[in-house]
Amino acid sequence: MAVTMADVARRAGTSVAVVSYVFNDGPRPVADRTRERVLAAAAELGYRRNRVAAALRSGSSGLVGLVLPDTVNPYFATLGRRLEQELAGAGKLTVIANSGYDADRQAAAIEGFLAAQVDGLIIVSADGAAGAVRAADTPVVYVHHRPRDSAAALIAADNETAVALAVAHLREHGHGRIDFLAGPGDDGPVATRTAAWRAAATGELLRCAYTRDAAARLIARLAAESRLPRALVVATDEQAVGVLAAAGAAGVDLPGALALVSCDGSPDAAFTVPSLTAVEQPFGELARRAVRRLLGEAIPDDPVRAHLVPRRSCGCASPPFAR
Amino acid sequence: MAVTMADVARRAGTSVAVVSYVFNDGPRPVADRTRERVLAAAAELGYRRNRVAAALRSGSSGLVGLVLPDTVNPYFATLGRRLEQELAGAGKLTVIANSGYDADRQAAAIEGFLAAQVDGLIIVSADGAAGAVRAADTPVVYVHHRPRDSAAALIAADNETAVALAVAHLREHGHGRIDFLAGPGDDGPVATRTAAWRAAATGELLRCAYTRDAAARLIARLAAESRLPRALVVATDEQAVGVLAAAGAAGVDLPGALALVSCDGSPDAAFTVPSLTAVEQPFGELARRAVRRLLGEAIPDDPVRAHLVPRRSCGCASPPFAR
DNA sequence: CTGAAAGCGCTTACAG
DNA sequence: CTGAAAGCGCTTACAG
Repeated sequence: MAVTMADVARRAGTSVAVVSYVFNDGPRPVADRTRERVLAAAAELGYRRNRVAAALRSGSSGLVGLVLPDTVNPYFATLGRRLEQELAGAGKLTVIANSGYDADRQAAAIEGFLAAQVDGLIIVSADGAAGAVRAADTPVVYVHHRPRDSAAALIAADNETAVALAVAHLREHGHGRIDFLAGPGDDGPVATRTAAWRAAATGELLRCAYTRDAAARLIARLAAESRLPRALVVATDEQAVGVLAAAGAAGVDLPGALALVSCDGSPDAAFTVPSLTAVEQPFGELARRAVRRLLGEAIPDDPVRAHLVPRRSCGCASPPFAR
Repeated sequence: MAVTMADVARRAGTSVAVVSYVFNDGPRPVADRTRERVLAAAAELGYRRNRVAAALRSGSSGLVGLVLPDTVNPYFATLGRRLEQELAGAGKLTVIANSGYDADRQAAAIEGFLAAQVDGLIIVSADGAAGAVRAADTPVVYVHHRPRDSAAALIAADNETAVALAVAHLREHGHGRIDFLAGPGDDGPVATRTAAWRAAATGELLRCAYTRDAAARLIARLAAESRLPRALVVATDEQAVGVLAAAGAAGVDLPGALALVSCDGSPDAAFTVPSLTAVEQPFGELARRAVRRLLGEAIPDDPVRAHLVPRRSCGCASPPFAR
């Protein structure tokens, strides 16, 4: 049997109420000597608080549910790790689920989280896997994308500026026509990126699914048909990695024949061949704001700025690997 | 206020016991007509089971704690997603934490999981972040690596065979001397891989931390000194990606001047430049066995076989990206 | 097949 | 500053 507060109280010669006051640091004060006796007794018995019992009584489980489309995708993985760390800092445990870009799986995950009495929900939703959460008492924060029918908070980076920076940088490299590789549809944050490209540049709009493989197949086909872009902004790193893979396999000279800038800046970008110039999403600030908002704090109104990290794929020099 | 079993019972004209029997499908039988009334009442009221209360009473939280060194590393991310999916299939929610390769953070995460009354613990531990878990009643499964002082179950791939396959493949490409890039110390599964290389090949043993950056710096230095290996087996994909990045930046011809085989086979390998030949860890089977073992099932004794996936970095032809 | 009731281990108003 | 006791929402032996 596990050690309970009653065991600790007995050994310390006090009541369970006082033991609870000690471990919660309230809501009633405890005399220093009593506190020490309680702490000593707890240590001797190897007491560990049962947070399930505390959750039932207090209404707070200490759990936060995090839904990500795919935890293997470096973009979502980076965001997820930052969120987990912020939540841990706030004393919350992170319950995670992969939605697989699927609305039904996302809904099932959220249902499970709510049954587990999570204190909040952070939903990193890709296009499509939408549908607002039905949860009166549980705070919800969307990151990256929010379904149309939801009134919950949304934390997102400044996608307009991100694309404008990418276009401007390729222009500085002397490119007049700048193409754009978007997602399959016109939904979510990539739609914003696409619109920002339309406003800033003239060129062809390419489309493919948000996977490395889809992008690689597209580029392999264009290379075979000698219809490759000269300068290309790619909506996501995942697609950009596919572009690089196919270009590399086809022997295309980057950045000479094809100059590339991507829009996520996941940790992959520094280690591709050639290294990938990207407008880097402010992952840390996004995570910080999402968690603060979830916990009911006020957060700044201004969108989170992304900044461009120049590497080799655009035509800049790659920073050397420090010895 | 949330809807409770008492509300459902009242509306269905029965007792909370019967409502519980219906939702748990036991332990007592319920007449079909009664069951239907209960289900109808629950649907009308929008009832959602409170698993915290169920956990307190039944002793099972439905939560499993998963500790990973770093959820952004594609190797751990791939393993983590498979584990999460297996656990979801078994009706468990996954609580996740990053240990950051740090023993204290790992211990803190485990302590938090135990306080949350997890039904089990899956610990994917890297070298160093060890220390056995003190948890009498909670089943523990280690994946990849188990601390010396632990008697818990370990699920790992057949690392000897993995390296033997890599060495044999480079030999088929005509390489006599085959070097090996290991981790900084001689601990954990990479120690097994290193020993397997020693047994199978003659060459130089290189070492660096398990990061892309460390591997890239090492290769940049060796390239500058014209001391690059001709054929190299790399212990992990993370390091191999760093090797490719530095080789690419230095203009080294792969596989002509340097032939490479890695030992993880994370999803990255198919999209590097050149594509990365790797002995692929059986992620799915590892996850399946880990979860089955955690839930108390018997699992096969034989180590899980890895197999080699030939791509361009060893000298084979890269499979084309399907159009 | 159904129901009344105890109890899981906490937290917290309330009384002292 | 401390303690006795109610109660969070379930599950489950037990009685019928």
